[in-house]
Amino acid sequence: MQEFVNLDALDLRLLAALQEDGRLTNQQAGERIGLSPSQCSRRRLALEAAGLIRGYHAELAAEPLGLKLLVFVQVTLATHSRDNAQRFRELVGRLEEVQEAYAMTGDADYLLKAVVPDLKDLAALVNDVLLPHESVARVRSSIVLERLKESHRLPLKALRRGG
Amino acid sequence: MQEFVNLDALDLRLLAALQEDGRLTNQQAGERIGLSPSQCSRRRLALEAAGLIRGYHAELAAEPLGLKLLVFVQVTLATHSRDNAQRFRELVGRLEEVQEAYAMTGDADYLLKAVVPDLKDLAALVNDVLLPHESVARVRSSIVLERLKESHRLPLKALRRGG
DNA sequence: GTCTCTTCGCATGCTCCTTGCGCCACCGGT
DNA sequence: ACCGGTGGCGCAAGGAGCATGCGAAGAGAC
Repeated sequence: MQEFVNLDALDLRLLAALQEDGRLTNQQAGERIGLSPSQCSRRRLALEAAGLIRGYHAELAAEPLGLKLLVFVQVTLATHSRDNAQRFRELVGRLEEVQEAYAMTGDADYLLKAVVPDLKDLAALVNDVLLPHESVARVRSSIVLERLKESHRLPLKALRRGG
Repeated sequence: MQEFVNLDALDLRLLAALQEDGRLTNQQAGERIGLSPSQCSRRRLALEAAGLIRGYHAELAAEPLGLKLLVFVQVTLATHSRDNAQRFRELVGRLEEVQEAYAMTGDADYLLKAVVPDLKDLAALVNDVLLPHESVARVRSSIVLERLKESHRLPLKALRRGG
């Protein structure tokens, strides 16, 4: 794993191609960015070794799987002691419904993004898990009505060279 | 593409394995869930054809790429006319920094999740792009201080059979 | 000009994917 | 109890893809 990465245009295009389609063949990726399959393989291995590619994942369809609700939950801690923060951290780590959890600026301390089958499960999550937890003081949940855009792609075009 | 999907335990385990590692070999996946590579391949193709797997993506590392800021932006529209909503939809669709955009319950109309290199770019996004846009009335952004959890895996264990 | 370092494409041995095939376990009807 | 149908399974083989050794070509230092 090299310490300082310097990416050229080909690397960026390869990263873009792979975050678009993670199962691209070196051959296909090579055609797309203008490189031979072998060189494509080498560059991809280098990008993985450099830690720029953190993994490959299948993106599943939530709706047909019966996970119909996407919810953002703002959480305020009871106290801001180190212990409390640690307990809360462990809690969200354990909860499978919580896809993402961030410490934020603004009103609430934390923002959670959770996926649940329906309102009943949301109620259970909030009332039976989050609120009773010793570390939590207040909870405010907002339900997603419509998904306008949902991509996990990083804006690579915004990068100045040598990022 | 079959209309009604009925998943058994093997399908669910395969989905779980693939959202964990999207580049799993049919052989590797088979070992993990207890199935032969050929059957694994068949089930995977079926899941893809059924639309339960929406794609495979490389997960890139934002930080070393110079994308140091993750931001949530709450947006309130000027008017709630259909035209305005459509204009806003086109705007967020165009913006590469905006990874996700949702219409929400709660105070604000929309919640955006955006990735930018630094505060300068955030200011540019808010002040030069969002706020001047005709459809937008108010904008409130919250910066992510720390990422406690960041996985895009759906909670498959929460599913009742036959989802 | 020459030397060196890097990056490239080609060739190749090895792994992996997919699909045809036959087998078996289960099920409903008689 | 029997039996034909159905669906899911593993095996095998042909074709595709991956990674790496190798030589060639270009950039930069002096």
